[in-house]
Formats: sequence, C-alpha cells, structure tokens
Amino acid sequence: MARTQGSHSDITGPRVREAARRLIARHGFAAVSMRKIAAEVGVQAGALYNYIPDKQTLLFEIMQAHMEELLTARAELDAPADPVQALEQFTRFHIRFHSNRPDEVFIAYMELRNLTPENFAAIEAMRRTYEDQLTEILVAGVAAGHFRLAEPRVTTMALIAMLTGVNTWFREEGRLSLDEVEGIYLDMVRRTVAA
Amino acid sequence: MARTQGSHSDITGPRVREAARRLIARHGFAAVSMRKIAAEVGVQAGALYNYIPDKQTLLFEIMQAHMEELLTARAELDAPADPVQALEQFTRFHIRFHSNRPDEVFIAYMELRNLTPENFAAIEAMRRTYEDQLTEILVAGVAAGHFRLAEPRVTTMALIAMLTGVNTWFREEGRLSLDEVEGIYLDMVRRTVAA
DNA sequence: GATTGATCTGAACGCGCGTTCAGATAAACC
DNA sequence: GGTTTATCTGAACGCGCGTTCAGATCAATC
Repeated sequence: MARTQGSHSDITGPRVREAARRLIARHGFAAVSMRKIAAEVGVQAGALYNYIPDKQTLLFEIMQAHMEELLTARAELDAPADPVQALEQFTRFHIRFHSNRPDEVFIAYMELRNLTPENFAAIEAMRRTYEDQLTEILVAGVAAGHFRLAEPRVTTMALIAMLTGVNTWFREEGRLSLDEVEGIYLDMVRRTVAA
Repeated sequence: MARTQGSHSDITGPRVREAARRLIARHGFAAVSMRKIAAEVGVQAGALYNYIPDKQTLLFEIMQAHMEELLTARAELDAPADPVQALEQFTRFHIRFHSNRPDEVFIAYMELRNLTPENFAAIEAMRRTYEDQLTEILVAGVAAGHFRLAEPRVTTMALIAMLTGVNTWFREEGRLSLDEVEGIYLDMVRRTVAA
C-alpha cells in the first residue's frame, strides 16, 4: 500500500469542504459550480470526486458537520442546575458559537430547501434537539418560579431567532464588542422570560 | 393601435410575477429557470420578455414591490403619539403583514445576495427606512421614561429578528391562532423594553 | 373584411452545468 | 530502482441555461 502518509487527500479533502463552505455562503448552493469549488482549491473538477460522491452530499456534509459541532460543543459544557444560570449559559454559548461560524450558520438556514427530503429530515432533527435544550431550561425555570411565559415552544423560537439575528448585523470592526453584545442580549433574554 | 383592451398583457404580466414569486420562494432564485416560470404561466420562455427585461430585474421588482407595499401599508396607519401604543401597533403590524406574505418575506431575506450592487442598495435602503421607524419609537419611549434599553439600534435588530421569526414556524393549521401568537409576541416585546 | 400591432411561438445562439473515466503523474514502499 | 497505487488531469457526455428574433397568430379598429 503506497502513499499512506503525506497523501494529498489529507490536505485536499478538507480544503474542498472549506472552499465549498465559503463559496456557498457567499453565492448560494445553486449558484456555486463544482468547477468553481475546484478552481478555489487549485484542482480540476473531476478531482473533487475523490472526496465527495456528489454535490448534494457535499452540501449535506457541510450542514451535518456544523450541527454536530453545535451539539458537541454544547454537550461539553456542564449544565448548571439553576435554570437562571442555565439560561445565561445557553444565551452566551449561542451568540458566541454562531457568531464564530457565520458561513456555516448562513448555509444551515438558507440551503435547507436544497437538501433531499432524507437529508433535510436529518438536519431538522438535530436542530430540534438543540432547540429542545432551550425549551427544557425554560420549562424548568417556570416550574421553579424563576420564569414566567405563555408558551415554552414559542418563547424558544422567539429567543433563538433573536439570538441568531446577531449574525445579520454584528461586525468585528463595529462599535460594539462581542462581549458587549452578549451582555445586551442576555439582558433582553432575561427580561423576556422574567417572572 | 390594435388590441388596447382585453389584451393578454393585463393578465400575463401579473401572472409571470406571481409564478416567479412562488417558484423562487420554494426553490431559490438560482434554481428557478425562465422556462420553469414560463411553463407555470402556460407560455413559452421567450414570451416572458414582453414583461421583464431580464431575470435579474424580475427578482429586483419582486423585492421592490414587497418593500414598497410594506412601507406604504405602514404609512397608511396613523402613528400613536404614545410610544407604548406605537410599539404595540408596530408589533402587531409587523407580525400580521409578514405572516400574510411568507413568499415575499422569504425572498426579500434570502435572495439579497443575488441582486446587483445597485439593486441591493435600493432594497437595503428601504429596509433601513422600515427599521428606523422602530428605532424612533424606542428612542421616544426611552425619552418619555416608558422604555429602558441599552442600545436602540441593537434592540431594533433583536426585536425585528424575533418578530420575523414567526414566519419560520407559524402554520395556519397549527394549535395557536395568529391572534394568540400576536398577543404572546407583544408581551415579549413589551418586557424586552420595559422600564 | 382589410389592416394594424400587441402577443406569442419555436428555433437558435453560445455557454456552463454535474458527472464519468481512461490515462498521466508521482510519492511511498519493497 | 522498480512496483504499486493514491491522486489528479483533461476531455467528453447530454442537458438546461438566459436571451434573441423572425415569423405566426389573432383581437381590436377602421
């Protein structure tokens, strides 16, 4: 078995995904051709098929990797028993994780309609798992008398939409630091559910 | 000048835009071909060019019409002097207007990157005009001592993201009516800015 | 009923698409 | 240094793309 170390595939494979991520986030899945991705990597289009079975799978794998990283990173935190602290942790985690990965977040929200039904279902299930974690915090907080809200699921969707919205306007070079933004949003989140 | 009345153009023109709106919302601008739009209307692709100069302009006009309707519908309301009432009016208006036009809202948020720079700037300016109306309400409310918030612009973006998020999950056939959803969100909005 | 002109068809244009594959290339191993 | 084989090239495939346009169609006008 020749060339098991120093193989280009260790380098080219990840580079294909990186290039695809950047280009799809910028121009949209349908507007990015395999040839453009290949050109970005510095390779001919045919070579891409050493690393992906087809374009659809490439998109799916980008989304899947993103959602798995999200769930893994979240699972690595130890959850505070106190719902108030858990909500703060969730809020800070969400803003920080998502603002660090604008391309992946954009793709995961915008390109869902370009997934096959099976792939769509897989991504949706992971997203739902994540959302449920916030819902659980809210329900626990209500039970403990710390939060007051009409519909945990509605509040979940409202808060996540609000928090993810940071990505649409926040810029590193802007007037506010991410720390400051985090504080402002945390305050809004707390008020939204305050008892 | 023959055929000034009963002309097909009175019918076909709007139908082209309707078909384009539905298809683009469903599949994305890049994935919808002129031939598919024409087929939906029941016409050959060439006939579309009696009504639009090109595909880019079609997209722009769909977005432009949507934003103009938004600003017009909003301008037709008489703004309450009281910031608290103005915020309630804005909140209810936003949810109602946007949930009535899911296709247009989707397109206006998702297809911005497919606009030429000039067209993008035009749409962005209209969006900014709309956002500024909420910011003004917030600033007035703070001045009057009714609201308390750290950054009017940040709160504006947060609230609009939260409210527009309704479109991602609300379904007519669902458990909650739009009236109920409106009430729930209004409560969250009020808490977010409460003094 | 002839004329007019708005509307539409159908074919064509050059181009880029996703994907395949035979053959070239070159690094790792014996 | 010869062999192996992972990796890549370059050409090809059928297809659909946005757009153009000459000519057909046909309702409104005179």
